[in-house]
Amino acid sequence: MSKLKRLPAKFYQQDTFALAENLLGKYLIRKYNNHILNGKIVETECYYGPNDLASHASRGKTERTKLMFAQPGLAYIYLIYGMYYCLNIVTEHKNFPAAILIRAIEPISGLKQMAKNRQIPVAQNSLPITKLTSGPGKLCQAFKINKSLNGENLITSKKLYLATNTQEKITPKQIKKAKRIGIDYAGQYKNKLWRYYLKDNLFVSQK
DNA sequence: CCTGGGATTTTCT
DNA sequence: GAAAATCCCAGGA
Repeated sequence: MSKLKRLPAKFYQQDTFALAENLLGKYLIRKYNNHILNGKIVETECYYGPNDLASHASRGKTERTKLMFAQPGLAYIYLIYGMYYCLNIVTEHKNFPAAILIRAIEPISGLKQMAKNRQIPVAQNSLPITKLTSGPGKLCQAFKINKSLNGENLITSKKLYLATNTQEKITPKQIKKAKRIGIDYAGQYKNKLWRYYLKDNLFVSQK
C-alpha cells in the first residue's frame, strides 16, 4: 500500500490552470462516521475570473458564489438542477473569483459504501463500476458530499481533503485538454479548452 | 450510435 | 417565473 500525504496550502496557491492539471492523479479523501472513501481525480474543469460567462461568478458576488471569491483551498459546493451537488476547489487569491470543478474520479477504496450512497431509486441489480463516480453529480453522491461541506477547508479538514502519492507522477502526455461540458450558453467561453482529463481512463465523464 | 424529455429545488431576475 | 457547471432512461436510426 502506497503512502498518501495530505496536500499543503502551498499546493493550492498555483495558477488555476496549472492546478487543474496537477489535480489529476491526486486523491480525494472523505471521512464520515467510521467510513473512509478514497478516489483518484481523473477529470477537472476550470472556471476562471469575472468575465468567464460559464462561471457563476460572471454575474457577480452573491450569497451562493461568495466562496469563489475566497482564499484558495476551500470547497465550493452547490446544488445543480435541484438534484445533484457539484464539488469545486477554490483557487486564486482573495477577491479573484475562480474554482476548479472535480468532474470525475476513479474509485480506489470504500467502493461498497460508494455504491450504497449512489443507490438510485430505480430497479437495478448492480451498478457498473464505471458509472459509480464518472461525473460531478455522481461522485458527490458516492462520496456523501453535500451542502454541509460547503466552505470546508481542505488544508485542515478531517472530513474532506486531498492527498498525493509522491511516488506517482502524471506526465503531460497523459493529459487531454477539451471543451467544458454543459455550458453552451457561455458565448465565446464555451470553446475554451479548460477541461482536463487523463487519457484512456475509464472513469472520465466524457471524452 | 444518437436525440429528447423528466426529475427536482435553489438561486437570481 | 426561468434557468441551471446533471443524470438516467426510452425510443429511433
